[in-house]
Amino acid sequence: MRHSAIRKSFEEFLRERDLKLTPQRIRVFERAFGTHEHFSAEEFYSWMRQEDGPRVSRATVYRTLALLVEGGFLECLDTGSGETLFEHVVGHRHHDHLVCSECGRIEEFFDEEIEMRQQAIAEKFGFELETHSMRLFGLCPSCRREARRAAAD
Amino acid sequence: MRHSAIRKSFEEFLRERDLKLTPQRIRVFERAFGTHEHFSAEEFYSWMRQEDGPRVSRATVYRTLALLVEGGFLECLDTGSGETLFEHVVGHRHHDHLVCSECGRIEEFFDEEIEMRQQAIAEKFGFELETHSMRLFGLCPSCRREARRAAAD
DNA sequence: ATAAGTGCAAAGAGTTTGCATGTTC
DNA sequence: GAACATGCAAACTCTTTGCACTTAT
Repeated sequence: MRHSAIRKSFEEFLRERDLKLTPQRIRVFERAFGTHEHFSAEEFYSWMRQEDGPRVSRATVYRTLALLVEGGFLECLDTGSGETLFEHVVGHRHHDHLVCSECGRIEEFFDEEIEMRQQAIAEKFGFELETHSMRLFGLCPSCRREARRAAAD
Repeated sequence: MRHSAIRKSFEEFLRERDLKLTPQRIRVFERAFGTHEHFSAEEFYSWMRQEDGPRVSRATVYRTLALLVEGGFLECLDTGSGETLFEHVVGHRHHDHLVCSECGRIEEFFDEEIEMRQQAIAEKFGFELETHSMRLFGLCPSCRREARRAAAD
């Protein structure tokens, strides 16, 4: 989906729910879709303070990010570090994450076979599968090298 | 592994690290292995207050649960609700979780094929896989029935 | 004796909320 | 102008920490 189409569907989403299109919501939306990074709410708020544009308070950042998740524009990705990370999902294919347990680096991957087995498992238990979260934790290539170097001393 | 053997390995673990076997640690250990439930630290602390035994403070609950995780006796399972859940893992085969997004009910499963693909994916990215967390979210059988009933009205 | 453990209360993250004020539709 | 949104600061939840005191080894 192109950016303009996503933006349209965001405006549509607001209209459907009788929510208003405010400068703050526009800015949060645009910024969230203007990055390919994963970000935390606090990080996002710091971008709001540093960059130009309509002032957006911390409360509005939290409220708007939650709204975007509800609307299915963003997804939460929780790395186990206490803070929730967000990433945009509309216009992107579903994927899961590899997280470096040392430096936090994140890689994305998708595996058709795993997706199918997940569906089969949910069915076996009588669950209606909605979403899933899969994170693989381990040492990324550079942290492995680092670890080997340290071990050699 | 039998309970007594796990208890022995816990005592061994403490000895190795020059940690002391205190009444608090014994009580936390026994209680954690005396349940098959998943529990949060706060929940666990409330058990400590309600049930009989040596007094254990909130700080000690947090410290000791973390210690048990380090020792590989417990594992964290983070359901995305903000609080960390624990479950004992020694004497239990590795498994992943199906979580009901409505009532929070948790089912455990294990899939050899998925485990193998995870390993393969990590290798493809040059990661040294340490652990993973996979949670499937959806409606459990009884919440599905509930939802259907509500929709029928 | 000594190193480690405990409880307490205070501090810290990250996140949510009540309320008065401001804005969109 | 009515309903909704925002900013602010205070509140909240979960978790961690500094410190004086206690205990296992």
